[in-house]
Amino acid sequence: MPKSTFFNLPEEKRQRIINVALDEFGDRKFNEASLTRIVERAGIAKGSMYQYFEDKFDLYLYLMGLGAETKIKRITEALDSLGPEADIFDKLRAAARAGFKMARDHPRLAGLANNLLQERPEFMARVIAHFGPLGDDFYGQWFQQAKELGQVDERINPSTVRSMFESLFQAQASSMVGRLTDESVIALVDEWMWIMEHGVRPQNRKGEKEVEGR
Amino acid sequence: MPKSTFFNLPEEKRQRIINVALDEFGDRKFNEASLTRIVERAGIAKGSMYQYFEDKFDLYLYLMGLGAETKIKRITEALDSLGPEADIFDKLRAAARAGFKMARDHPRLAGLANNLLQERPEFMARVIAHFGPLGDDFYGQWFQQAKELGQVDERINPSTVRSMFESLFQAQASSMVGRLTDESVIALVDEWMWIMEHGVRPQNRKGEKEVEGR
DNA sequence: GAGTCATATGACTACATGGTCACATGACCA
DNA sequence: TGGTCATGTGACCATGTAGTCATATGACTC
Repeated sequence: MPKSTFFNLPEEKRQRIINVALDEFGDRKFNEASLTRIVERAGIAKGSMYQYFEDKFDLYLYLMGLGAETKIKRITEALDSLGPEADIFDKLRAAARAGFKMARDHPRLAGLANNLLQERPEFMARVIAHFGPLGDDFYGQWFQQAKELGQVDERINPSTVRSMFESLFQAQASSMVGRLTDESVIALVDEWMWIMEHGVRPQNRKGEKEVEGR
Repeated sequence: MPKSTFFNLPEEKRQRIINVALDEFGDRKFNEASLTRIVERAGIAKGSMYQYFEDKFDLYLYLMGLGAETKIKRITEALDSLGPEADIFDKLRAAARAGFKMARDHPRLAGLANNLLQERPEFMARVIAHFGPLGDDFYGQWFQQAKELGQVDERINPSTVRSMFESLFQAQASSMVGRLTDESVIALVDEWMWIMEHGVRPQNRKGEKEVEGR
């Protein structure tokens, strides 16, 4: 947690520090980001940084908290506006699109989260631990529920399909970092979603093999 | 390219250096791997390393070459043993399984490749450039071909589905690093493949929505 | 034995990092 | 005016890195 000194700072200065730090952590991994560079670019002394934050990791967690807050808000809003008749595919599409828009509007926050996914598992675990049970098994529950509603093939394991979506969302995040504002990304997401929903093999066609007694 | 000195080395010493270097690069990213640590563990002087390789990157590329060689051999073998009636899903399954077995048998080489995928895009590009057109659009061609044979739904864009498989293969690679020798991974891959083939939504069921005039 | 040549060495350089600390500043109050 | 206290400062420390180079070794030849 930042020290109280940080919150006593004049708004302008605080924002400047946050911005510069986001620039740094937004496109470098934790170990490659440099505190020295941050204080130089923010125009403050090295020592001052340590009046505001415990250490580098503390600053990092603070920024990450800002990002998580924004992203959760965006996704929650997107889901709330869906209406009760939405099935799991509508939900996933909405979540993915919200993620995309968030990345478009706050590229550095998105970059921050994206870089976290590239860190070593131990580091990731350490970061996630600081945010408590916030990262619950959201999607796993969705799929479980959807399966009971008959929206998901009964032979599919909810945790398997959840891990697939996680991989895809992660990849989607990576692909966004470069080509933001490009609407082709959202089209790509929709295509991915279509494939996840219907599969690659043509349905009800001659070419189809018989598979495990279906 | 390693200097000729390296290849003049006694077999035992050369292997020792390769092994220690693989240990280092196999579970650390390029910038986090330490040459100092390597020479210490290999029991040679720092200067000697520079008799064998141009620099750190040269050593890295050499190891990466060994990995690529092995992996390509494994996958090629797996595909050759398939028989001509195999469709694209058989091919993908075979490639994924070959990748898994390769990771099981050479965990450090697999880790090396996996770490490359975690590097920054510019770095990746630089590495790939050194291997020439070796990383051709393999899968993209498969899907194009499969589409012409009616094995892939006609509305699907080959490059889209290719990028999905790439993401999944990448995720599969990450998940393997920890839990090797665990046969559950291969089962997971098969499940993923099934979902890609048939989709998550139940086919021919009441619950199904009508989608774009199918 | 002298000379040559590939190879081996590790102290060294130059640089970067995160973090510290003795001290300076300046606003506020008695 | 003198004292107190939050805040600001940057030289400095310990540690790490990749890479260099003058020197040493030891096998081989003449």
